[in-house]
Amino acid sequence: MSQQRHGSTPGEAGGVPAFPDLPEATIARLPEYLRALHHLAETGAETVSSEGLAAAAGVNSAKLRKDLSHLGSYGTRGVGYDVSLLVAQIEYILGLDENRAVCLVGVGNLGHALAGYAGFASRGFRVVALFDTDPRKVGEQINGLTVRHIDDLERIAAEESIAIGVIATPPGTAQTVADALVAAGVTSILNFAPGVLSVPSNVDVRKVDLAIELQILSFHEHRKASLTALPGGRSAAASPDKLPDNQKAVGS
Amino acid sequence: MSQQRHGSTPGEAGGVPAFPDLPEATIARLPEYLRALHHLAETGAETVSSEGLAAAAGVNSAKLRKDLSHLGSYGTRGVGYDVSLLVAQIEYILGLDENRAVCLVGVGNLGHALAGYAGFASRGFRVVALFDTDPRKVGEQINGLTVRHIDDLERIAAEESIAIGVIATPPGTAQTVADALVAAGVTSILNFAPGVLSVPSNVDVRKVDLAIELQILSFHEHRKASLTALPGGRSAAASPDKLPDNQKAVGS
DNA sequence: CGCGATTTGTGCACGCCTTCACAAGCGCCT
DNA sequence: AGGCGCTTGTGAAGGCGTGCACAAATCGCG
Repeated sequence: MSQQRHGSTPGEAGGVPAFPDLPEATIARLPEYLRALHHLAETGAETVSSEGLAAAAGVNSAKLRKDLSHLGSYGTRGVGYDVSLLVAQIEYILGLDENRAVCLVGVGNLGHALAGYAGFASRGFRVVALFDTDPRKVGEQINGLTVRHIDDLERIAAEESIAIGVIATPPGTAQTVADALVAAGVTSILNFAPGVLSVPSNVDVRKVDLAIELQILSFHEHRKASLTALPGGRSAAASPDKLPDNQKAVGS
Repeated sequence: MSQQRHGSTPGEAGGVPAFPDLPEATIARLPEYLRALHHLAETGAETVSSEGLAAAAGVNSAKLRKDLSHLGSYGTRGVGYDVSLLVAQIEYILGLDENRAVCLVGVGNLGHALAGYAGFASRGFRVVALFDTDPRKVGEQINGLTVRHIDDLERIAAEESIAIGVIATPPGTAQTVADALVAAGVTSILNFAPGVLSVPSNVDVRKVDLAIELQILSFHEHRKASLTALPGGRSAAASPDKLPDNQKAVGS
């Protein structure tokens, strides 16, 4: 190891490193940097400049430098960043060196696909348990795992030290499942079911709603269409007929 | 006052709305409001207060009011918002009244699930075409649709007026597919493949990376673990009440 | 008809994030 | 050894988004 001293080096001896409190925006980008770095490492690059890494990650180079500066000084002026060192540092910060155990609840259409998603295993996670309530699905084998009944969640979560749960159930049962996960000691939830979950404040929830993503794109389609329809003038087609008649026209 | 100024185009003469340019953050929340409103409509509510709708959507009520004020004045002071009117207005803004056609490229593990995802159809989108390059998958029937070869993309996209494409291929082929989509006239892309896509500036891309979501959760697990290990850190004080915490949604 | 209760719409201040611009530091070449 | 070019790390400024607090507006009721 090098004799370099950094505040939160993985190998820091003598107690817990002071955990840097990074801006949320930075945290959300670290995984993207990590993926780009892995790609660079495969191509044999040993160092990379902020400009190069920023391009690979699709961000501004100044932003990247500021993000990385929050982790500490891991670059060399005039040279760039050491790829493997930076990989190790980011993986440490993200806690990926622990190969975290994940459980998945809801083995329906989407859950089935997630259970077999290779991207999880290759990026630091082990899907160790599948749950469902449907008796016809319990017992099914998926990707080497047996689907269990959700009543076994608490026991298995404790056995396997599961801290992260993924919800892929229909919307109606998502809250019930979330409560069960929390009761089983899960403190991070990734929710694919539409709707808002209520959880204790010490539990983190991230939501992925596929339809919402499409709706946001749809908005931009609508916007683009209304712009190209008549540049500079009033749009020909776009007229919100849904409005009540007394509000339709502006009475000026 | 029957003649009320229509808020969506303040100061604009002629009565036709130039497209209101909403803050991105607002746009990202509109779909959540819409979902909550649909839920309210099913329960028979005709009006809803900003407080009530905000709770259902998991946001601050002041934020909700400000968001809606960007669309215009669709509430009544002392009463609240008319549910069906607000639904119509948000659907119009998001362009959902056009029941947009969507195509999906990559019928692998994840793509297969997306093709059958009921949430798309029920929220304003029609999946009208599936594509893949694998000859063994071409011709397969999924959910009433036949998987076509990607060479047919350009023709079918034109026939069906497809403006939105979903990429669910392995990372290596995502850029090629994106290029093909752009060439076929698609101007909005939802990308499930890890990595950065480069597209012309008139094309919108949204990315959903499932592993990144887990990695962000992993960071918070790591942080929480290091806090509880520290003596001085605020212990995870049992806060039994479930607050409608701000649930971080994926997105930019 | 007027008053009080209720709820919207918004001005304002604050904090986070982004971006620019540049000084400081490092290696290489002469 | 010294200078030169390259790259990082960061101070400062500007923009965006959030949340508070309150005036304006509307309804119901006596």
